[in-house]
Amino acid sequence: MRYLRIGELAEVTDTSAETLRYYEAEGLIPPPRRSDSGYRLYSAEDERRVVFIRRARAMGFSLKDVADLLSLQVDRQSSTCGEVKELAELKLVEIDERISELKKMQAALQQVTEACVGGEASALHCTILNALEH
Amino acid sequence: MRYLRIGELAEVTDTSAETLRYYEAEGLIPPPRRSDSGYRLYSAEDERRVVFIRRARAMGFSLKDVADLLSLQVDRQSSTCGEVKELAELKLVEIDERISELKKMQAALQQVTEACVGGEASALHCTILNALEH
DNA sequence: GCCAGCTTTGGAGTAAACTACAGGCTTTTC
DNA sequence: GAAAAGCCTGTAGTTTACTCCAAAGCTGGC
Repeated sequence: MRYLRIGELAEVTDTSAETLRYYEAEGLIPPPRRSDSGYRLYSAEDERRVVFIRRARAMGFSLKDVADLLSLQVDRQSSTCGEVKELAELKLVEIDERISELKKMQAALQQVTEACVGGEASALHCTILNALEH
Repeated sequence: MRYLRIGELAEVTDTSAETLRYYEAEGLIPPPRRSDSGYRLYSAEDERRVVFIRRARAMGFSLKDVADLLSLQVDRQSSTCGEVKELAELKLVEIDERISELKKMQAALQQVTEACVGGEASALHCTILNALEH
């Protein structure tokens, strides 16, 4: 099994070493194992976690949201199944809403770009706000 | 035509008066007309703008992104059509990416909630990270 | 006319999420 | 084996997007 040092993980996940240490301090990634000299050594699992965090962040989820999502786990021992499910369903609703908002925005943007090629016939004054109302 | 005072606009757009003044200071909404005594009076157009800003913010777009989107306008006088189109298409790509990321996350979350009802047959240990890789 | 509850400006304070040192080890490269 | 590059901890600074006063002027109801 290959382990990455902090700089390597930073590169593959397009973050910085400082940010990775920050995520660790905030409890978003578990403390990784260390080399004899104290260097952090990250596993592939750690990498997946960081990739997930970056993606979710890029979509505008807060680190708190991300922590919630990452903490969702169902296993046989878990007696908190209902709880987990409830949170997951809550987040699902949120995601649904986001997708539909994004689709509206997509349609509006498409209308704006189409107005661009419409030439003479195009809207006199087309903005994203106008395009948004159908 | 009905004009809203700052507190009224704050209420209908679920923001605060301070935030509205902040948006004005940052150039996200144009300076509204004023009453004789200097109170801000907002039009329906202003309201639409604020609603748009709040929606975009809730989806994780920065105020800078929002400003970019709001500045997209095509009209007959505009000689910058190509420019506008380019920016709009750039944002469209970004939105496409977001939608597909959200769909992946949605699928993963659904898998987590399904593991919940799966009983004995359910995954021994199901997390969103595991669910994400198919 | 008075009082509660707006609104004004200007400026300071805050929370989240990084980001950038400083001073000191470790590892790699030449 | 010495310089360069990478990593360590700890702390301080920055950016974004608000949020909260203070002091003073306006508005609406009784």
